[in-house]
Amino acid sequence: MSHVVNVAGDRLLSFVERIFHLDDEIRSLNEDKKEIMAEAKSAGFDLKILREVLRIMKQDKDDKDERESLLDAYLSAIEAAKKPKDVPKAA
Amino acid sequence: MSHVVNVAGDRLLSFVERIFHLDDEIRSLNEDKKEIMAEAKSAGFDLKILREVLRIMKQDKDDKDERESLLDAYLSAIEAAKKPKDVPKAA
Amino acid sequence: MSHVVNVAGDRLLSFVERIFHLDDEIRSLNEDKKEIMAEAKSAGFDLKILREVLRIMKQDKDDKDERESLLDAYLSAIEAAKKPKDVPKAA
Amino acid sequence: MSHVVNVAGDRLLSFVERIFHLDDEIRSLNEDKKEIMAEAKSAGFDLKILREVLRIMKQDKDDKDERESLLDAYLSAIEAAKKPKDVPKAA
DNA sequence: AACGTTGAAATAGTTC
DNA sequence: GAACTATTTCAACGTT
Repeated sequence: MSHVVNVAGDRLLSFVERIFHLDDEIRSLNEDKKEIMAEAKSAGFDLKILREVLRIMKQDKDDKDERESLLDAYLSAIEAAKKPKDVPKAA
Repeated sequence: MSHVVNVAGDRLLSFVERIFHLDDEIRSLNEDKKEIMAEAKSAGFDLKILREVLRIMKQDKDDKDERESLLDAYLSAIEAAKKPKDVPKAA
Repeated sequence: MSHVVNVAGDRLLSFVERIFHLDDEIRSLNEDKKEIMAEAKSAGFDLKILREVLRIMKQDKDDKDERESLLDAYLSAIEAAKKPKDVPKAA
Repeated sequence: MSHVVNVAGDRLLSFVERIFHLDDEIRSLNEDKKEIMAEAKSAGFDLKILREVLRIMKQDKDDKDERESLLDAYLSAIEAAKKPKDVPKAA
């Protein structure tokens, strides 16, 4: 077995182990999240609404202005398209 | 209200309505499925087993489809190999 | 092979075939949805926002009042909890 | 503003903040993963293969865990069967 | 740098 | 209401 392969194997093992370790931590944190959600549920909160609250607050954090204005634009355009009554017949 | 927004709104509304319509149809079909399952249950069949049967038959069907597409690929490759007309005679 | 088994097999086959047929239709409709989304994308719409629009419009359809008021209540409660400055020291 | 709402708001805010904090940690860990993958890539490893290796090793690990939990269940059942002490002698 | 593709994660729905 | 399944969503990656 050549040194080259061995060294490569060592590095590979190192990468794999570091990834596995990180995955373990992530999995653990996700379990914590689940526990918190369960706690909120047993405290009487509606999980579906809570998830929506989290989504809204996250979006606000991320890029409130751009996102909200785009969303508003889409919704407004739809509303406008729904009510084409006011368009004059000719200019 | 600008024409540009309005036109975009029209297309957007059209997309949204088409999606909604499809969703309605899908929902209706899913209700039909539920009815059939209920009917099967009241006919004495075990739903868990029935679902398993459906799953296996679907799996078989998917496998068959995959095999066939692979077969097609092979056959096409063979056909292509049979007609190397466009190869220039010399460099 | 007894008649009983045979008759049961016939009914079972009938159930399975009806389910499969419905699944085919559902699959086809879902493909139509994907096509529409692709069309919307190539028309320049942001799919992520479009999905959000669809979600909002669907929720509005479903149970606008109850849902929105609950969501508002949650968001208001959070805001209130964030700003406990105005609470007088004693009653 | 009622106390009831306020108290609920406090709990809700607490849930939300804890979730956000966990999400931050998860995001950070995922960035670490990306860095490691990039490092592996620049060390000459094929990321596609590396991902496959990770997937297989995870699969093996999960299978092993499952086998062990099943084994534990069997052993526990055997232990339980060995100690039927609490059975009352007579009715 | 936009695109589709893939794989993983979240969410919704259904059953018991 | 708890668990399981199926669907939907999201992020990463290579590709053009």
